[in-house]
Amino acid sequence: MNISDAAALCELTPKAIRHYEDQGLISPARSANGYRDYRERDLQELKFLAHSRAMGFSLRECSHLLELYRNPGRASANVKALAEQKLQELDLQMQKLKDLRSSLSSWVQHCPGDQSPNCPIIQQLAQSEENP
Amino acid sequence: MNISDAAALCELTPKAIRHYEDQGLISPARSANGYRDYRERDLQELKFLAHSRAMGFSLRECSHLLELYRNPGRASANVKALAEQKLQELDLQMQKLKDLRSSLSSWVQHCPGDQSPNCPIIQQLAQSEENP
DNA sequence: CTTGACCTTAACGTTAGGTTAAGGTCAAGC
DNA sequence: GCTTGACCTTAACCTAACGTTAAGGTCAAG
Repeated sequence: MNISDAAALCELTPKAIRHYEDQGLISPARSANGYRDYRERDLQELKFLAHSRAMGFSLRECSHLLELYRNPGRASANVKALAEQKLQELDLQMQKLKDLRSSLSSWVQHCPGDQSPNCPIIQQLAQSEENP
Repeated sequence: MNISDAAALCELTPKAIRHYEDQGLISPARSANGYRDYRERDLQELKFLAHSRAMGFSLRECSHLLELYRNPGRASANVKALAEQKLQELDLQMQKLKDLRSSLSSWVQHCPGDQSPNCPIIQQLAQSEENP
């Protein structure tokens, strides 16, 4: 199977697939004409990668996950460790977003949003944070 | 004031400040020796930028905000519009993170985390999403 | 006069691909 | 046989927001 069809099947782009190959994650066979030739196993791995990326794992982490996926002798503990770490990262990111949202939201609520220059948002951003 | 002191005062790095200058956001005076010389007004603007960046605005958005900050004839409506758009982006990001977290968390809970290869996380990532 | 700490610009590295660009391959239609 | 369009190939530059060397000038202290 050529790269475009593989991409469509796995909900990736050809460029993304080539990138994964550049990074050493997958290396499909080549047809006589030099075209990449994706087999069933390649497609499974590409889908695995697509799902892993969609879950927020970095390419490096995906590489690690793929290694575990390929290894029938893997220990689920290793997989779980990666997932738990990602979970913590997600929690951290969410907390930061929450805090930002909270501040920004309150500033927006106090902004008149009219033609006057007086704006609490600008004032807050300009503030020199002189709190002990 | 030289760049390192300005950076320390504004809680930025010298490189970040130079980057903002490269992008046309600020352009401090130069001393006779060619060193950048930050005055009071520059410092205020750098602090404004630092706070804007910390609130999640992109450099392009910060540039826009800085323009409004500098303009005494600004309309708060313009500031509010930018802030509300950012607010929506934050909400979108949070929703995505929530969804990811939710899935991943449930997978983690069902993973034995032992030496056996059997792992629901791997299985989920490998799954071909055959739901109608 | 040296030394260390600072400054300058230039240029490459990072993440995960997207976007041209230049050129080879292949199946279809004439 | 030949053109045409759709596909494939690699190479190389673009994105964001800086961090990190690298090579060299400046300055105050000893």
